[in-house]
Amino acid sequence: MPVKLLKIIKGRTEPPLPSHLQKEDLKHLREGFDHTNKYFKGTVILSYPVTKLRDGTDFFKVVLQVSIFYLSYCNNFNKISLGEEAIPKNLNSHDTFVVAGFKLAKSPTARQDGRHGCHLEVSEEAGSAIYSVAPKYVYTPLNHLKDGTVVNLYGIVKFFKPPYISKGTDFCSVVTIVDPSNVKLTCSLFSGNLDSLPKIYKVGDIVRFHRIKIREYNGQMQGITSGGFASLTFDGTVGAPIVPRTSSKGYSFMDEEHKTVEDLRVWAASNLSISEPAVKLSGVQPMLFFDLTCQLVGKAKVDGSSFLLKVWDGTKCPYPTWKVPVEARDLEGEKVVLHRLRNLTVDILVYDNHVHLARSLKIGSFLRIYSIRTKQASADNEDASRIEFHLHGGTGYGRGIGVLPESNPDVKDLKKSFLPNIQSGSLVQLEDISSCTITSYLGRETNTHFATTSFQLVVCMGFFGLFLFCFHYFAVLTDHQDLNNTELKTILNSTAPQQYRIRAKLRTYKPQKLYQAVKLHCSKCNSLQEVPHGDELALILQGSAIPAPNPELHNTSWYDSVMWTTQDQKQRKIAIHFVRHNEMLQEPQNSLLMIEGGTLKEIWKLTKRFKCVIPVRSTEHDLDLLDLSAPFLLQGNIKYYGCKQCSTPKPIKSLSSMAAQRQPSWEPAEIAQVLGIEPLQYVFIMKFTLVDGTGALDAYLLDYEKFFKIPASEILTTDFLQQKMQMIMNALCPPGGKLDDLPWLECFIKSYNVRDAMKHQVYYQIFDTTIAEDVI
DNA sequence: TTAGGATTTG
Repeated sequence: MPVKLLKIIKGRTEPPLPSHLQKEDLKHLREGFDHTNKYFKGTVILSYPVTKLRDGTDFFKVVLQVSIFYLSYCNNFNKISLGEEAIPKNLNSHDTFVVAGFKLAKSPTARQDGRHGCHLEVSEEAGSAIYSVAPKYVYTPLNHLKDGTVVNLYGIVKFFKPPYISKGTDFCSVVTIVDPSNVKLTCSLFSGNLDSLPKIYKVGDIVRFHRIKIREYNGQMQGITSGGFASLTFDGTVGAPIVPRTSSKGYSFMDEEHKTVEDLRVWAASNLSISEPAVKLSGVQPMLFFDLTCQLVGKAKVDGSSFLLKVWDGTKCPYPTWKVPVEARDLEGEKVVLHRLRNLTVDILVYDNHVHLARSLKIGSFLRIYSIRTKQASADNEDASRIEFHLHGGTGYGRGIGVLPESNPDVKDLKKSFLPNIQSGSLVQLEDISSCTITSYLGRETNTHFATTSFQLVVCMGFFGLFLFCFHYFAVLTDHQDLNNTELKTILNSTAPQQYRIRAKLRTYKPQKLYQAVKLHCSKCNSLQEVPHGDELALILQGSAIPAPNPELHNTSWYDSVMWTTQDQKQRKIAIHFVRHNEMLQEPQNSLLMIEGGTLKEIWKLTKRFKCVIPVRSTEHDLDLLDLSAPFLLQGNIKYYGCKQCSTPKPIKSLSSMAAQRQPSWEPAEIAQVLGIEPLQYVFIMKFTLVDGTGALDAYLLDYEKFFKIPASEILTTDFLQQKMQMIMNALCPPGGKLDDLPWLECFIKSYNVRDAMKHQVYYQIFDTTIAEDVI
């Protein structure tokens, strides 16, 4: 007789009970009446262990409080399941059951226990049915905890010790949580089963504890596991998928609890400082405690109290690292992988209580090792610059080792950083190329349809200090192949406007600091402006927070709103409006949200999870964009600005038409158009001083992406692109190079006149020219 | 029972 799960939603059961069933009234309960189509609903106040009747049938008795009477049923209880577990394990006081199609019998114990004179007999043969009603849990805020109670809690993890073997018989995990009441609770959680302790991976995770016992200890409340303790753990990142991590099979998790988790995430994001950037091996320093997310490549026993873990995280430690001497036969791991990654792996020596867990780890598994200590090798060591990694004994500060599942987002990130190292079939050979080589090219065959090559540089670039790419650079003319080269002297002596093909060297360029080359350009009015600095932006956003969010504008037909107040002294009000499409909220990575009162940091965090973020402010009747000094849209790393002169901003509700589309693309250009914004484009503005032995001229470059093949919009936030651009400029104009050493390059320039009342001047601009990059 | 957060000293 399987137990069916029911939920009570707005007073009705879901799914509905079969229509032939009618609720029975206690006063109608009579022996001899037909109760086949009747049901009772009651809560468990007592349950007895399973016993065998004389005929061998398993017998199990539960007391339900309806009014008060017995329920007992005879059955082979192994056939009864609640989820995958048998009922007796899952029965908790206050669980609610619906019992239908029972037989009535006289209760033999009514006289002693004072309960109802009848009991119900439930059995498969009688066609009975049992429904378990998902309980409506009540969650106690952490500032309302009382000694000696058993409660249900939600909290944000402020501190935790990953499970370790206690000195008693169980695993232990110590977890400190906090909630919006700003009260902390430290919980000691024990279980003989590692899997039933909460699966916390980082500070900031959100936990839900059911049936945790509260006790007072040293004048403070503490939580401790009690019978029936169960937990769910969630990623604490705003907007991340809400997927409970748990070993419980039959847990309940309703829609309103989704909201609880999201609300806690939002509260934590603005009230707790828990998102310290993760340290990678490339960022370690001597004398540091840090948590490392990594993959286990090898392991070896060292001695009785220490154990070696060889791990990597896809980045290279900037210091030479110590190698723990172990016998080759003691080292477990794939020999080929250990060899390939030998310059990327680090040795971590773990001690004492961590040895047992370390020994059981599987090669290839993903780990987070908490509170590793780096240490400079001791002074009497021959090579004092080497850095050592220790996981000392004890569990202070959460020291320990946790295994991460492959689904963990940090593991996914880790794998991305592995790719360049793993996918190259020629990794080992490339690794041995001694240094960067730059060879000038003289006789390359010219392809008249594609490019005229003036020079070729082969540049080898270290990637993760190990992986090498080879690039060619050449200035390429993309059109006008019919033009012949013109000497600069001739151009300087000619009238404008005209177009030329030239062969010249780049003597110098401005600005030398390449980030200064990035500007915002309005293609409508041709104006240029500086890209606002982060500090400026922070100030603008602070100003926008002055009008508090207007609750009348919340939860409209096309967006859902949440609002909260920060707990700091400023008591700042923040509202987020999640835009729906087709009446549905989309996946975070596809969706657009609007935020009021957020700081730059908060907005930036949201852009990590959501496709588009629009900062807005409340007016009396509508949400509006901020002043156009602020970006009208943030997407990924890019802040999109509008031209103050050419834009006519419209109210935010203009976006509702886009939201109504079947699959809105949320393209910045389309959003700009709908909002009446003339978008500014990121451009590189540079001045090239070109020479060819007959003369010198300054030519301007105005480039969105075509010349460098680098989007100007992305360079300010992408280190790799900055390095790439610097490398291109170093190739075109090597620092410290003599004129004779400079490469020739070919490009197109056009001359144009600029006249005002006082003077007339001819300017030159580079056009239709591209730097070609060829990976070999 | 265990731990009760608050770095090892190799």
